[in-house]
Order: sequence, then C-alpha cells, then structure tokens
Amino acid sequence: MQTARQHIVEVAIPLPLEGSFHYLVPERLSSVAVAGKRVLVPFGRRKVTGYLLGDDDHPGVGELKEVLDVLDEEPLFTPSELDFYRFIAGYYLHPLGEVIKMALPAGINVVSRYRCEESEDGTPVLKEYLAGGKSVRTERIYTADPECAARPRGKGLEILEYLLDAGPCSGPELRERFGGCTAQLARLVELGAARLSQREVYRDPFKAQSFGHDAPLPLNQAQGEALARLTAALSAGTFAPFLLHGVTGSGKTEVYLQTIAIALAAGKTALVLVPEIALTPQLVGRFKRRFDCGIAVLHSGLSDGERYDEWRRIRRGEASIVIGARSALFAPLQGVGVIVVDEEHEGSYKQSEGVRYNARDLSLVRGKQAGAVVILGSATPLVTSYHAAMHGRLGYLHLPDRVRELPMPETTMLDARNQKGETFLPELVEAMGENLDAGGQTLLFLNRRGFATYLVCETCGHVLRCPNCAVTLTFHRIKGKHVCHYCDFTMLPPASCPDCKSGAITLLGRGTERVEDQVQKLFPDARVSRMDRDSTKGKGGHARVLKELENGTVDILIGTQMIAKGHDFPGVTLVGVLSADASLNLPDFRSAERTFQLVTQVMGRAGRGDKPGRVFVQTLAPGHYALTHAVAHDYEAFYREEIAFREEVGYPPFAHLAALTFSAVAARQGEIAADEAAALLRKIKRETRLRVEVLGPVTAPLGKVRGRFRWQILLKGVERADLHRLLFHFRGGFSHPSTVRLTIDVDPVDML
DNA sequence: AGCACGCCGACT
DNA sequence: GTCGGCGTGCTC
Repeated sequence: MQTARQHIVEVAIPLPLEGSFHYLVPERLSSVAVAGKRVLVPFGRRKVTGYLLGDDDHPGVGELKEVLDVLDEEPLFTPSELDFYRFIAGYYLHPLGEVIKMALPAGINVVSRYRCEESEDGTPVLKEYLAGGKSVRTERIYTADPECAARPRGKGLEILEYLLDAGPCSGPELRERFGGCTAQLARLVELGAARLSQREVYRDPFKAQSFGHDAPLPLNQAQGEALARLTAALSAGTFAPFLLHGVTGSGKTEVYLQTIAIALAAGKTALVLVPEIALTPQLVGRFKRRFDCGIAVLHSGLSDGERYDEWRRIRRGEASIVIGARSALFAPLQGVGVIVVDEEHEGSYKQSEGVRYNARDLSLVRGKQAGAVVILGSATPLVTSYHAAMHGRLGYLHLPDRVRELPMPETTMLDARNQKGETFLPELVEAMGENLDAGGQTLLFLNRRGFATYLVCETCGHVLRCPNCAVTLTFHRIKGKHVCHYCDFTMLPPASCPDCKSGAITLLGRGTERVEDQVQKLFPDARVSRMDRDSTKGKGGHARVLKELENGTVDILIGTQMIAKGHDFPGVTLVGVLSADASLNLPDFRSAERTFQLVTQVMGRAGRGDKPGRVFVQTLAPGHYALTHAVAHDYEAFYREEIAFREEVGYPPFAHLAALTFSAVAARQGEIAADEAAALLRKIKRETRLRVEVLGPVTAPLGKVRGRFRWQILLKGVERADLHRLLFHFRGGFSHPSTVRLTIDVDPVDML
C-alpha cells in the first residue's frame, strides 16, 4: 500500500512517560521536519507538542500516526545538546521529553492551541492554532521617504523633518522625543512620507545601566600559580576539572575573570554558575566592567520574555559569557572553553523538583563533552570534592590567604548550655554594645524565620501543628498568624488551647522576628533591621536591605542564610551566630558538613573592610568538630574527621546514593507500595548480584507534607553503575497505583 | 499528565 | 432504573 520510502521520526513527549514515540511525516512537512524542532502530534485523543529527536526508519510498532505540524523555523537544540539531554534523562531516570522541556527557556514552550472541530461529513478538522510565536518582541521602525513630496502639518511635519534628518527611528524613540504621536505617525505612513517596518528587539534585564571599566587586578603568588595551571589546561583544549579552594576574600573571582579573559582571547566562550539569583547583579557588574563582549544572564528571576531573549542572543552567538543560576547550565552556548561553578558546595545547585539534576555535577559532564576547563570554586568545598582533589580526580588549586592581607576574624565559641535558652549570652551582648559604640555594624545569624517556632499549651502540653504536614506551625507576629513553612497553611492565633480549652498557651522558640524585637529592646537607639524571606519579599527587597547595610543606615542586621552568602560588607565588624544547633541536628548525614559550611560562610562576613572583625558562635554543642574547626578556620582538620565518618558509615564519597520516596494521601497505600518496591529491589539485587544496599522503607524524616504521607527507601552502591543498573531493572518491573506518587532522587542532597 | 473505560452507591 | 464516584490503563 504505502510507498517504499517513508519519512519516520522519533519524538519525545514532555509527559511522565518512558520511551519515545514514532510518527510518519507527511510529504508537505518532510523537508522541514528535522531534529531539534518541536512538532505537533496526535497523542491518544489529544494533540501535544513533542520534540523531534531524529529520523528512525525501524520503529518496532505497527500503525503510525502523522505529524500534524512542525512548529519551529530553526532547531532548538543541536545533536550534542541532545546527547547531553539523553545523558541527564538516563542518569536521573527522568523522561527525555521532560528533560528537554526543562532545558529550554520557558518563553519557547508556549504550547500550541488547536481547536479540533467536526466538518459536515464528520471528519475532524483542525481549525487554527497559535504556535509559540508571541514571545518575540518587535518594535516599529519609521523611515522617511525623501522622494515623497506629501507633507503633513504641525507636529507631523516636525517628526518627518526629524526622520529625514536623523534616519530611521523606532516608535518608542520618537515618543520619547515628541511625546504621544501615534496619530501623526499613522498619518505619515498613510501619506507615504514614511515607511513602517518591524524590528526584533531584546528585552534587556540590565537596560539603561551603565558600567564603568575595570582593569585586571594584580595577582598574589597563589592566584598566579592557579591561573598558570588553568591557562595550561585551557591551551591543551581538553576537559580538565579543577577545585579552586580559596578562603573567603582570597580572590577567587579574579582568577575566574582572568581565566575567562584567556579563553575569550582564544575564541572560546565561558559559562559562570552562581548559587543564588541575588548574587548575579554584583557579579554581572564586575564582568561588564571587565569585558567588552556580550554577556547574557539567565536565572529564574527573569520574566519568560527576558529569559527567551537572552537565550536567543546566546544561540545566535551574540554573547560570549553567560552568567546565571543552576538552569544556566543549559545555555545554548557554543565553543565553551571555561565553566565556573562558584560556591560549588551550595545545595541550591540541586534541583529538588521535577528533573532532580545537580548543576554542579552536570557541569563536569558538559565540560567533558565540550573539552572545557571546569573550575569548582569554594572556601568550604564539599568533602566529596576535596576527596576527589586529593585523589587526583580534580586538579587542586589552593588560595590559602586573603588578598590585601586582611586578617581572619577573631573568633570565640560560646557555650550556651546552662543558659536557660537566653537568646544572647552576656559576652555577645557586651560585644554588640561595644561595636555599636564604635560605630561598627553587626550581623546576627539565626536559621529560623518568624517569631516563635511553636505554640504550646501549658496545661495539657498540646502543640499547634499543621493539619497537612508533620510539623509545628510557626507564629509570624507581623502577619499575626500561625504559618506552616511547608504548605503555607495559615491560621489566626487561637484564644485557648484547641484541645483542652485552657487559656494558658505560650509561644516558644525564637525566629528572626523575635530576635529583632529583643535586639531593639536591648539597644533602643540602634537601627535594627531584618533580612529573611519574609522581609525581602517582592522584587528589590533583597537589594534594599543590602543597600541599608552599604549606606550605613543600619547598625544591627538579623538574618537567615540569606546574609551568609558572598556579599562584601566592609562595615561589618561583628558577627554573632545565635544558634548553630538547628542545622547540626538535622537527620541528614551531611548535617555536620552543612553546619561547617554555614558557620564558615557567616564568619566570612566579618572584617572584610579595613577593621578586623570579631565572631561569636553560640551553641549547645561547643565540642562538635563541625564547630570547633569552623571557629579555628581549619578546613583540613574538619575534612579529616568528616571523611573518616563517611568511610565508617559508607556514605559519599565511599558510596553513591539514590532515594526513592513514596507519597500518598491514604497512608496505607503509600506504605504498601513502598514495601512492595523494597521487596522487588531486594529480589532484583539477589538475582543480579548487584552490590547495592537496600535500606528501608522507613517513614520519611518529614512523615507528612501537604496532606501526603511519605515513605522512603535508600539505595547505597559502592559502584555507581550497580546502582543505576538496579534502578533501571526496578523501573522496568515496578508498577504502583496512580494514587501513590514515586520520585527517584539520584545523588540526593536534601534527605528530608 | 490527560482522557476514557469500567464497575459500585444515592438520586430523578 | 440512571448519574457519577475515581481506580486502572493507555498514549507512536
């Protein structure tokens, strides 16, 4: 029946489905149906947008449906980008279509809308659709026609004369010069005195900002040696991963900048990843002052339109440097010579929803693919990174000293035991007073927002809990409500105990709101401010608080992790860690490492100006190695203890992990599914003799979130390949009711 | 993820 | 006797 040569293509669908699908390409689309474009295809009873992966003449299925349309003029991804997507889909056990969708900018994913109607004879007819074209912004360009003799009067004539003189102008430009002139412009076009055309414009997230110019800074010896090794690797043109271990203030950024300068001079491009959106403006400023080339910025704070425009600039080769958060790893940059992952230890490089990728880890994969130099920079490297460096799998570059010979801050551990839960120990209060008198700024770090962490009944002991999650409700005094930090459930404060009706109810535990209050009472004349997710809500909120600190209009700033990250605050001469215990006691094998990193980062905020800083760390565990070594500025000592612990219990880097989480509204269903999964995993393990430990199932550390009960199975494999083989077998053979949700997290970062 | 098919409870 | 609940299964 059918002709010998048919055009058959493989398509990935962005749905939680394994495998790809095949379609026939009708003659009229055959020449435009190429890999990398989106296609509209019938799928079940629906029509969905899929990604064309390539031709495939041997699909092992019978009847094929036809591609309805090809939605892009140009491919959205290259064959090597597709290889990268395939790797991610395999490594994280996530459907390829969803990986591709995630890797492409949201602006592009405007889904086509078809209306399917029945014609007279009953056959379905596609009426119309909107392919995602509206994302491109254009502006009108008016060009005067000198040949045309027609002349308008008044303002119209003024505009025409200007156009004749100045050449083609855009609508917005003319409106800026002449005010509202829509009618006049329309008249000019009507008369034939001016021609109208459209020009594509980019939405620029940094429009109208001017940047000065910076020259490269002189390097100290350690920086110079690091740069020399990076330069040598760069000129070899092959994949070379490095750990750049430099204490806070040691000038890591300058090493990045000069390495990138060399890569650019060799005609290559650079990708720079940062952990926080909030850090990009500072860094972008520094890059813009240093480089004349196009710099693109990609992070989740951009609108879909801005993001799409930046993406197109990069795709067209108009930017040689891309700076951004996690997702910038997918920038369509060609000829990548350097990939920088700044603050490589940050947990925010791991995406904890959808495709659970880790941009820090994938930077090595992309770097390998591109033959690039990858620089993982940190003052507190992951113990896995440091271990890899010590064993030669990462080049080790060490910057042991602060530039400008700033001394490390003087640090004191304060034992908070036997203190009846006071917020501040006397030594800290005294230091705050002294610092205030001396005109210095103080940072106080507390890893909890809100006012009080829970409400308890003094009569019956009842604690106010979230009805949807297994956590207590935090009281926010500013909102006047009890709030769940996991599902945003809120309720007004009860007048009495909901359980026994006793009126004796008390707010216990402290968050940043309460500390702000206490500080203000302690120092009534001090200018006190707070920085956490609540106080910086809305755009510019973050920058506002930082501005206060910079301008010196605040004396004491209380904040959560937010204040710990990479900002340079020259006026800060005192830092107080109010409690390091919350993060130390999390049920996660990385809690010591996290605490060490956090305390080190917070301490690093002190004394970055001319005056040396002082740091106080209050804790109930003053003997804990994570704290003693942080306070002593001794990374290596911390590493030695931590790596011994990891080896003893068989955690990374001595094993690779995957966490399977089952959740269900009906507790019993989730439990059954988790039990069955564990049984299957153990059976596969027995039959295949894969060396993987199957732990659990156990109820997850957060046993209930958003109304769903959660169970967890942890897989531990000394060989990563064994772990993956087990997971593939499992996925192929396991089924569970759709009421149970299963997520597979390879290399989990947050075990909660 | 949708969307339909399919088999058991309270309503016109 | 039907409308509708959501469990289960499929989508080239």
